[in-house]
Amino acid sequence: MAEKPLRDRIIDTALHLFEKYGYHGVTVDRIVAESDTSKGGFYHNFKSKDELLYHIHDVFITYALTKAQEAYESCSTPTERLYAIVQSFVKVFHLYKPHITVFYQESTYLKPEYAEPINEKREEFKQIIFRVIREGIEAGEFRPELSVEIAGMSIIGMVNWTYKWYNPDGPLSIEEIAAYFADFILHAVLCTPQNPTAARFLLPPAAE
Amino acid sequence: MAEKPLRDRIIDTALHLFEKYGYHGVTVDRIVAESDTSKGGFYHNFKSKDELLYHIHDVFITYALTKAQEAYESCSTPTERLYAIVQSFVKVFHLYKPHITVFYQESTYLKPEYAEPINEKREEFKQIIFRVIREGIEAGEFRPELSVEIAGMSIIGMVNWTYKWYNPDGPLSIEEIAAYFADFILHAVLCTPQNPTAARFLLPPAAE
DNA sequence: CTTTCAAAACCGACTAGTTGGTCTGTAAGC
DNA sequence: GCTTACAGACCAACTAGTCGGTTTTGAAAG
Repeated sequence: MAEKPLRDRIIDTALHLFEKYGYHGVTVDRIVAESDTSKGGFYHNFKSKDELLYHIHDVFITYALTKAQEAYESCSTPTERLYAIVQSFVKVFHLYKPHITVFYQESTYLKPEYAEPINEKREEFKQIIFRVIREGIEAGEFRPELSVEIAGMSIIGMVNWTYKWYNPDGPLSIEEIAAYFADFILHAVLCTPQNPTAARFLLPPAAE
Repeated sequence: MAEKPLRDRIIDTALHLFEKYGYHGVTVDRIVAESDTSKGGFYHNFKSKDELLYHIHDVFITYALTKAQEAYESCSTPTERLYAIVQSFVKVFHLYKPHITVFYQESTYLKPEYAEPINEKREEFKQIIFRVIREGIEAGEFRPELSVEIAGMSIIGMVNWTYKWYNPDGPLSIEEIAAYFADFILHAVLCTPQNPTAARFLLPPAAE
């Protein structure tokens, strides 16, 4: 072990410690000790503890944003797009759960100069969701009485909250969760969930 | 001004400082300075900074739990119960937004002896939601293909996430948000949202 | 109504421990 | 020989909590 570059070992160790104990619950000395490196090595690779926190934020939000854009572009109708975005969004948890936990728990502690670029990407991500909902309503696929903002934040909230309870080693696989979420959301927004072209995104009706 | 009991002034000040800057972003000295009290007064009223954090947690979760129980008991059908619980749950934000923010941001920093009673109440709250969904499925009002846990966590997630974006001084009132959430959730879980007895809980269909 | 007096409430200078960050030095690569 | 990567002792700043002392309170005694 301990063959990876020192920088990556630090990030890895810090990530899991932050996830478990919170940013302020972990000292630089501890990160250094558990990643089997040194104070010197740490500050050679990072300007400060804050920069490390920023890096963790950036890796996640950049990935999530890219995936959402890809999902948007890879489909052509609002229903398909919403389905694809929810799918990719949920599945990010499989790879990035520790990042996401740190992201949503510790972002208040980002120094302003670090918070700015992160917030921009965050806003872009949100706008993609809002856009899909808006286009879905305009296209007549989604219920016109929906509020774009509230429906959008509902979706973002229910998916993001997953980081509080999802356990990668638990009985529910990320694919199952994604399928249930998609079903839940589509039933909430579609005009006609019984629509046969949307049916492939829904759960099969349970037999009585 | 400054007529309220010192203890309340400390809690009030701390609450808003914690909400804005996080538990670790606020020192006891600052709480004391901004509440116009003293170190001595602080430690006369609280055993420690941790105890103050616990107190904030407890006030909120106790209230939320009580409200959920009342909502459950005040109705007799699963649909009505779910509606009532969502309504009361969302409306808690009106009074307790700072508490809720602190609750969900800082609970990792609760010392074990404080975390335990909080987690018990939290679990109880969750079980009320799960129970309503389970009973709704059994009664044939909710779609049988739902997963009780995932649907439950979806609801809890979307409502809780509100603390990240709800602004009491913004254009959306808490009543509007509650109505949209209830509509979203009921469409997601009901077998037949068009059911006339459920219709009074939904948004009126928008004219084309 | 006044005095007494002890307990509770409150004050703020001080402390002990902790923590992010620095600095000097060393070894390896080019 | 010179830059880059890393090591680890050291430091300055900060912060939760303490402790001796002062004020307020309220009830009982005079």
